[in-house]
Amino acid sequence: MTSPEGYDKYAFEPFAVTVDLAVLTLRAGTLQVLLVERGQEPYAGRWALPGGFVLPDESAEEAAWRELAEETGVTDASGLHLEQLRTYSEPGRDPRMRVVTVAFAALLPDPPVPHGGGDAAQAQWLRFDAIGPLAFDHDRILADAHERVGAKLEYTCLATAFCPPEFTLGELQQVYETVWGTPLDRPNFRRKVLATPGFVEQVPGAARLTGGRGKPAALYRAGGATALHPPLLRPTTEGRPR
Amino acid sequence: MTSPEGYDKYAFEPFAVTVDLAVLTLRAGTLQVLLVERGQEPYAGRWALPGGFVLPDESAEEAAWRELAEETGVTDASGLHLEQLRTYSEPGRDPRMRVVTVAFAALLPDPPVPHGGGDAAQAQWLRFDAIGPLAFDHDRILADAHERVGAKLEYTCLATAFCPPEFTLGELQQVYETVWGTPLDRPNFRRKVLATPGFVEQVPGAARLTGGRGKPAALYRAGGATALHPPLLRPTTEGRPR
DNA sequence: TGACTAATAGTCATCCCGACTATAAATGCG
DNA sequence: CGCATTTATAGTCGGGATGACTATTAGTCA
Repeated sequence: MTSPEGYDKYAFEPFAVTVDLAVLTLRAGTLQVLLVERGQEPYAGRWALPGGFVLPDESAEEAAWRELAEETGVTDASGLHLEQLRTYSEPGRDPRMRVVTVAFAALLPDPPVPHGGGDAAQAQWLRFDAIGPLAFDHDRILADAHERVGAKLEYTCLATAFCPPEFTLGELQQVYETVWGTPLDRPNFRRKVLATPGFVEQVPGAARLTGGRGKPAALYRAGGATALHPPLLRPTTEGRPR
Repeated sequence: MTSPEGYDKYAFEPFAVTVDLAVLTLRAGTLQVLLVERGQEPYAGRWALPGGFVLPDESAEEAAWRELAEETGVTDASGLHLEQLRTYSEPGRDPRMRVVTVAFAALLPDPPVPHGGGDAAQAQWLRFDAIGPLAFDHDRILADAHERVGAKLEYTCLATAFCPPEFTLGELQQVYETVWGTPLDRPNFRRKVLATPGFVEQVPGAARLTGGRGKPAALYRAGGATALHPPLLRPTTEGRPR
């Protein structure tokens, strides 16, 4: 055992600790990811998740918020959802040195700040389904983030984190359909959402919105609930793995 | 931004990286946790989760398996469940130095190896509900582990990880009741478990087991399924937080 | 004005689940 | 020996959630 009991300061190998962010949003009906292009080896020219070192006086969570702000330009942490995913620590994941990374998943509503707050490599939004191999083990991190978000849509009210402050039920449904990659029945979705107390609440001013064709939809905002009981399960793919 | 782009080896602060284990089991109908008593400051005399440094050539997962083996004496990783919980990185969590810990939750079937494989501080099983304040932030880690395990019982077949290779449905139900702290209706539990394909399969040899009174129960072993559809939800505590 | 589109309302059968009652098979005490 | 006790297993019943549909309303666009 490498005991943490009475360790002296040099009984261990120091590691570099970083955070990596899987920032997801919905744009034009597609799931998109914030990526930066690497300028140097290794993986020069490849896309990578934004991230950076954890500073000596901050936690991984603080580092993640800081990176998110720097990368997207968002300043109000208000509505945003940022959640720790897991930690990746395989010895060979960065060929240069031993780097342990704490990965986070972040969700933004549609028109997020144009990205690039004035930093090194410009961050860009890329379609989730058209992403080549990423640098390092970022493919796996991104896949884990997608799986996690998809799962949390089932039993939490997380979907509203993808929506602007006021949204229609159609937009909310699009979140589910896009993340899960499955069409949902509209009346049933509506019934389910409205039957869950605290999921959404209607904007009182009889407000409505219509960008295109069709009957104008009522506007809703996120309610106070965070959990979903009973859950809103994905269309059963029969023995879906976990 | 603290860019990982072209970092040189000393552009960052090195951290110590450890693993901490929340090892849970069911003994005598109670949830128990494997703890070690600290012999030195800080928190001398307090109980703490077992753990240790991640070695230079291993991942956090490998370190966790190694520690688990050292602490409990288990050698066959076969049926065991070990799962990464999350990473705790608050700057002040260890007063001596900057330590980032990757926490794991482990589940063992009832009579786990007597603990103490021949190591420093003897590890001991303590009742989950009779645990005073632990060292460091281990109270929080343990609470997170408990919450995670409770949640995963709902939508995975994880419960069998607490059971020996062959078990009765009554024992399986005890797992749920003990972890959740709620009594369940026996016929309904039975119906639900048996209706889920791949959750359990009956041991063919008409085997039976009876330690005490009552009608002997049929024996089952874990099936191949890992997910539970639809889930087996906890008795609704109305707006249970997440 | 008349397609077309999207939102909303409502129906209906099925399945799941909580609450219960009933029966079977063992132990152990008087 | 017989009966109370204990635990496992079987089955019933009603309500609620859900999937699959149909119908109606309220807009836009040509």
